[in-house]
Amino acid sequence: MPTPDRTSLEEIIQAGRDILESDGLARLTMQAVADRVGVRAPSLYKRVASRDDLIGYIAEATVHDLTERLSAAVGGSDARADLTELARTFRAFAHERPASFRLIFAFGPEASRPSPASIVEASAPVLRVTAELVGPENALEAARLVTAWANGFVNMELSGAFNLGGDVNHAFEFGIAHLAATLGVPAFRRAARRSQPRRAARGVP
Amino acid sequence: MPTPDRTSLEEIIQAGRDILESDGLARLTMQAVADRVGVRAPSLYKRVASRDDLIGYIAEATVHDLTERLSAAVGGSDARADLTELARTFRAFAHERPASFRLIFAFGPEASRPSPASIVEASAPVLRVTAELVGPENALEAARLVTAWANGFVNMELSGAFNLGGDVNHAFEFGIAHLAATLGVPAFRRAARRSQPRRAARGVP
DNA sequence: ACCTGAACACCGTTCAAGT
DNA sequence: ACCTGAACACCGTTCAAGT
Repeated sequence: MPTPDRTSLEEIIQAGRDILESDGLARLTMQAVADRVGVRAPSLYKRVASRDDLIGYIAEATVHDLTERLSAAVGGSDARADLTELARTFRAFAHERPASFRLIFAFGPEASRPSPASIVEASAPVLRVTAELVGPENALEAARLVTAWANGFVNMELSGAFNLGGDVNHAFEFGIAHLAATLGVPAFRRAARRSQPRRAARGVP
Repeated sequence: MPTPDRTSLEEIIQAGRDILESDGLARLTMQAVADRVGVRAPSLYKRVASRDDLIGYIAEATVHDLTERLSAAVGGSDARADLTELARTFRAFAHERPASFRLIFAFGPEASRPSPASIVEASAPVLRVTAELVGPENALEAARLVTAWANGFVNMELSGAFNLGGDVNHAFEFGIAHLAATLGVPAFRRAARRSQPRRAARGVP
């Protein structure tokens, strides 16, 4: 005699996302999720294989949201402006949902990670823009340069690693301006062609 | 009547570092550490305040080692070569001790994080080099650009986020070459001065 | 002054028994 | 077919009792 469903996978994932953002990953316990959806903890195992599996679902959903935001951010006629907008959108997303964002590039066990396929999807917009900037033969390398920088910047920002003062927003704009400017110019040739004298160091601020 | 010490803080930290690298953070339990140093788990609390505190010591020791490596990597006469060497040294360190490396920029609880002072120390070498390249007024922003990129690159690499194929080593060299080339040239002016026609996109590889 | 066994609260997870 | 109480193994941590 079947009993009617008292919850669903979607509801469990949403409860997990809410708890994650409000209380942090450590407080995302099966008990807390069960309380929120109104069942006992063991019942969750009818819909997720494990806590790591649930975290994997949350990571996957987060990557999906990020992909939507990034896709909506591009499409202008200026590839450099698009790249800048992609970076700002990426950062804004991380600021809005820091705990979820961390999950995307977190290490944890295999089951807790987003699928490679979803990561591929998320990188499509930046690949399109870098292909425009540097041509398809270097699009992947350029996308990795920009993505690594954006990811590292936001990660350091969120973990409080930028503690030398200075304006972090300004540092972000400095970064994206330089990246947008340098892409499309072969690095080695330009470095060789440079004629400006190097400025002398006057100490570290 | 005092009993002779059966272990020490140094031994506990070293045991923690060994377990972390060989078995991962999840297996770094107080029990595992206690077994390795030859005491019972409760005895560890005479020397560390908590597991997070122990992780904090490990993170601190790792930052210290990284600082030594980075400091030894610079000092040539060419600032661009120094910057490249710093990035490669940073990446090599992360590859050698990935689990410890992650700890440096990990999020976790306050007690488990390395001290701000140690992070400041670790960034001294890159600040020295960027000051040479862009002058002291932009040294901090330039250091943040390079550090964010290097950190993000290695993080994505270690977490398996680079799954679109391509040569990851080549992408790293592409990145550092572009960063070394662009620093020292005001981004906005150069972008405005550019005369090269933009290449057309021919699809995403 | 350090070390230990015992205990506590809290996890993730399993499973037989209910409906 | 889903849900539950009870139980298990395993955590971090505390503390009174030993030496």
